[in-house]
Amino acid sequence: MADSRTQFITAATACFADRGFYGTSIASIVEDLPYTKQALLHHFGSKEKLYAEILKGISERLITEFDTSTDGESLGNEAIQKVFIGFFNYLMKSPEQSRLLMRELLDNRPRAEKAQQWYLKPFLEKLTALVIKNSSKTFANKKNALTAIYQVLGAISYFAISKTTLEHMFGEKSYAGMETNFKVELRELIGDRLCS
Amino acid sequence: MADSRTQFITAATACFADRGFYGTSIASIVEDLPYTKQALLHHFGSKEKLYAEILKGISERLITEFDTSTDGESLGNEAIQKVFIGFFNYLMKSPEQSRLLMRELLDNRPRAEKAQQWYLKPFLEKLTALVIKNSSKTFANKKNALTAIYQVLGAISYFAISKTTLEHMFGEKSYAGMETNFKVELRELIGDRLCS
DNA sequence: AGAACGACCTACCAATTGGTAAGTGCATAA
DNA sequence: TTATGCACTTACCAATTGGTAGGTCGTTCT
Repeated sequence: MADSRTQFITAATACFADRGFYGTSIASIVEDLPYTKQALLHHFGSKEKLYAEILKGISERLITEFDTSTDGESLGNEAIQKVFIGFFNYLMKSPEQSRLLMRELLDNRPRAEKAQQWYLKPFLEKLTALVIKNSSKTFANKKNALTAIYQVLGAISYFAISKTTLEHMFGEKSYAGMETNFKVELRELIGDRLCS
Repeated sequence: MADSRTQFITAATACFADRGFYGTSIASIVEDLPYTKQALLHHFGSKEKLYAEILKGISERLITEFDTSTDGESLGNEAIQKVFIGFFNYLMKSPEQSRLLMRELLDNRPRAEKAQQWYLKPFLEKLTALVIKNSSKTFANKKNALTAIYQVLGAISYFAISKTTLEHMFGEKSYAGMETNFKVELRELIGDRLCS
């Protein structure tokens, strides 16, 4: 069995993904764990800090993912494909983290005024630098690159959080086909928008 | 002053967009209104029903938007551009509804098991039919069209909910440029993915 | 041995949660 | 004139919220 800290993080990630920060109670996180909520508070201090730690973890893993994808030998458009497909695979592998990321983008808004940083900023900046450096497409300026990247990120993230809904709408079998298909089309999308 | 029902809906939309269904309390909806929370319950019965009514309203407006966009004289790729750009404009005009829509996609998951329908299904189906009928691109099957549409919808929706974050990250001025730029690139995106 | 510490517990707190019960006052219909 | 019904109120509820206080227990350091 994983150590208690890890158990808390795993359970909390699922809860936050399902119901958001405000909708998740400490009690519900602990519900199926062999600990009381005071054990959780002992480790993390507060619900807010626990949430922050989870986000930090995801952010770090994304950066690691990025770095692993890029320190291979691939260059140019190929490098761009690799990183974005890597991001897609990461999200599809952990739907909970996908949903959490999207929720944070939504919840971040009220907090944003308090000079809070967006956890994905470093990742986005790395992407921008990579695209500008490697693409066969010439972007007039950073802004152009950024909006194009944002289109691709949006398409990926939106699809990632839609799994349950699409499955429910079209059936599991049909959805499986859509997922394969999406990946093929995603390569085209990246090609069209970032490497053309 | 608008009638009380409308006031409740307006205030509730803002709250649900900001903190999600679970994170919004009836009390907080009513906070700045000259009514008590029991007045709200009198009109809508429960928090859940109020939420459902708001979603229904958005769904209907989207359908109306779609129908207005399509009963003009435009045909072929032009019709497709018109509808998707219309959707983009709709979302940018009402950021609260954009956020609410995205949240619903996330919150829908736990409810999905209870045979609940996705409010956007009719809209998505109309889009699919339109694209298949009008596009100069030939899609091998409905699934191919759907995933391509989903990419565009994703790019649009993600950008729409990112306004505050991007503004905060790059400054208001710089963001304004991004928005203009995004719209230009969106036309290209629609062209690439749905009309090429 | 004894002190210190981390992990975890029970007990408790005031505030807030969604919602019910039971009315009041006003307009319209009979 | 009476009654019916709608919009809205105060008063209340049990359950849940995030968090504090203070303690027990086993391990590890000196």
